[in-house]
Amino acid sequence: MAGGTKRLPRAVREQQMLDAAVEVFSVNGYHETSMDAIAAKAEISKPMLYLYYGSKEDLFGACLNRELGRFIEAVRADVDFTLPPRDMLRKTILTFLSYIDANRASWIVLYTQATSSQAFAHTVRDGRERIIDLVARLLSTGTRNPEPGTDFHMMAIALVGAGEAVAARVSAGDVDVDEAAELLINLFWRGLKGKPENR
Amino acid sequence: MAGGTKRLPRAVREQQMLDAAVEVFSVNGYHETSMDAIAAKAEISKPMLYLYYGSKEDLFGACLNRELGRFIEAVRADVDFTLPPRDMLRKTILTFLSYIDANRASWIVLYTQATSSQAFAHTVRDGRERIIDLVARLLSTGTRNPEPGTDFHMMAIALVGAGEAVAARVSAGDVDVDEAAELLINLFWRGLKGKPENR
Amino acid sequence: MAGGTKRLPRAVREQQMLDAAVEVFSVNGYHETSMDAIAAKAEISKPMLYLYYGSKEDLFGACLNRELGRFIEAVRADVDFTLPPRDMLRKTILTFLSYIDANRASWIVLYTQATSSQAFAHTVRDGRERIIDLVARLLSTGTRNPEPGTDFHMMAIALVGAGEAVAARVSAGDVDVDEAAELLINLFWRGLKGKPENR
Amino acid sequence: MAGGTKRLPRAVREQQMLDAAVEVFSVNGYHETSMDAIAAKAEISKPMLYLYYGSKEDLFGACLNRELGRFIEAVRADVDFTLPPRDMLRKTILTFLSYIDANRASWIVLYTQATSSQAFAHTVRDGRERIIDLVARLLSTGTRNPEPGTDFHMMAIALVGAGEAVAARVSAGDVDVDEAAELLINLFWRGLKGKPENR
DNA sequence: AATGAATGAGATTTCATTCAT
DNA sequence: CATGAATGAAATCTCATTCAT
Repeated sequence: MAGGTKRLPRAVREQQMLDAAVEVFSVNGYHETSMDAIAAKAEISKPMLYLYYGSKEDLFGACLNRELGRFIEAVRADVDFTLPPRDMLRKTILTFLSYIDANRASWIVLYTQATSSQAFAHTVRDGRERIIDLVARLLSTGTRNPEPGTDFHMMAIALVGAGEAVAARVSAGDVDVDEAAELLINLFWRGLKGKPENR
Repeated sequence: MAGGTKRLPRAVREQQMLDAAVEVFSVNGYHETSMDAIAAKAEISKPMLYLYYGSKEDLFGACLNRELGRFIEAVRADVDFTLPPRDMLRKTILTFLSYIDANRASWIVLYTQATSSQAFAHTVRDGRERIIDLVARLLSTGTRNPEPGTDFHMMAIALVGAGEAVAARVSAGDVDVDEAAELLINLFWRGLKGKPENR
Repeated sequence: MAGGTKRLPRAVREQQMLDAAVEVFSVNGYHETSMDAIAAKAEISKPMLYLYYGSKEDLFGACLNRELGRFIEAVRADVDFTLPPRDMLRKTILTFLSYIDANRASWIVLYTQATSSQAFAHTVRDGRERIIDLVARLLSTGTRNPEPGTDFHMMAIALVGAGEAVAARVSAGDVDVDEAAELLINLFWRGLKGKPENR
Repeated sequence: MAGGTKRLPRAVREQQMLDAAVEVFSVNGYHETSMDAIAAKAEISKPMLYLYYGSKEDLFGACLNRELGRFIEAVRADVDFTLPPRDMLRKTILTFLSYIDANRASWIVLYTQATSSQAFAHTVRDGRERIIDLVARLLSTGTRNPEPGTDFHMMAIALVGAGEAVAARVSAGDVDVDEAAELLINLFWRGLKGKPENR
């Protein structure tokens, strides 16, 4: 009735559906979102969702993949390996948090919601693990005078946890991006400097 | 016939039910757990669950509260405010992680699962906020030469995030408690030392 | 509203449901029968069907089993192995057709409908195969002067096919039981007498 | 793009579709076959099916009719009314079973599937009835010394049932055509000889 | 105090069928 | 002539929740 009942090429509809799905999933969570609600939001009929994505789980997976892809692309495009370490760290963290800030509804909430279903918990865990490994490698190569027994992997777990927590606040609009970035940068930078000399 | 049809005093029944509920919720998550499953695990009938707890949501809330209470009690009982700062920090973190380690199934998993339902997201957020405030106060009083604009609250967000991440690994049995504690202690301790000398 | 909303013991409800299911399945066929229709016929709610029988397929299977069991019981109870062969044959066929006649809606129609779903085709085939084997054995022991190459199994296939066809007419109320029985008896009896001498 | 988008004359398309439909229907049954599956098998689009046949039911009807027509044509073409009775019987039965054997996927299987839907039960019943009438007439004219009360119609029901049962085995590839034919011929021939001398 | 019996309401999913191009 | 795009309607199944004993 209210416009929008046109025939659209497949690729367009696909994005339209994912847009709606990401929005609704991110507001209500995986389990508390019905396919009806997504279809309504996308202004299409439910069978379309199934025709294009097969199942609710697959649809959620497609959301996850698209958002993850965009996120990675955004961060990767901005990382400049020619910068000196501290500047590179600063730039990466700023890009990371800015992306979150500019795409509040999508990424972090999906990231959070994905834990809701047993079916996706492992996807999130795997993704997080890859990031942790990356950070661990960066710490291990970047630390100038590491203590002999330093566990870079565990340090990476902690730092990534800190990053996620700050990012969650950014996505909630609770904190200022620049200030948050500054703090994370410091925390990571300290992580790069072995055991503290104190006591 | 098959055991379990005894008349038990209210308090005992309540714990029996909560034990079962915590176990099942923590394994399957909030949405993927049915009241039937809980009743079966507790070896009682479903109406009992409703009689005692009113609804699934309330039951989950009761789980959350009990586990949270136990956790807080355990940590608080062990905190010794007479110790010098670094020792107090060490003792608290060790107690915290040891509790998690000894109660893997319950707390962290419930804590994680609670995010699954809109109905509990706020409970978890509130709890976390209180911890963050506490940590922020500790930072603010413990830091010797704070930079003028230091945002202790944000630092607390990051540190608590790191703590949660490490705790999650402990609860998964992935990491050694003592090593994890050592790392967290260092990270927090560094957080206590204002802004690092740049570059 | 119209009475009948009582609490019934499990065993009673089970039969009530099966009665309704057999009736509706036999009229509409497996695929064209909805669980709603069965629930309505049984004057209970749909979840009861699932609670008691798990799935539509299982419910149909339960119908099949009950009807098959009753049928076999009825026939077996009436077979008298002390009678001379021809009398035993007569009595068995009469019992068989009388049972069909007295239980028109149930057995034959289920027997027919069961072929409708891939899931049950094999059940029916297996049942039929057992009957064919039985008849083949009877032929093989009962035939006085068998031709050397006589294929009793194939003869059994044909005779059982004839029996089914006649039974279908009985269940449709198209033919008289006694006359049908007389004819089948003759046909089977001839089957017992090796190759015809003619030509 | 992927083949099959040619413009074909109506008659060719029709056969192409029916070929596909017969194949899929006979494998999966009426209800468990989707129009999508048929369109895919025929390598055409679904609207074509509807353009040519109007509905799933009509399409199945068309399958049934084509296969029935071919079957009747094949048998009729081979019946030779100038032969003596026994030879004619032999030839007809051989033709019948050979046709089934050579067209396993099609006729008998559809014939069986047709029972699945209320919409076709009557078609099958009518077809069977015509065959039964034919056989009954043959029996009535071919029997040399009929008993006074002989019910040729019922005898025909039984014999056709036997024929169908044997044919089903032939179409399943379970039995040898010649042997099956020999047995059916004997059975029918006996049917042509009035009541057997009792005892 | 305790439970077996029962259900309202809603979720996911499928499919025959039809527009619009 | 031919089809990709789209949907109305319904089917199976689940689950939190309550009633009657």
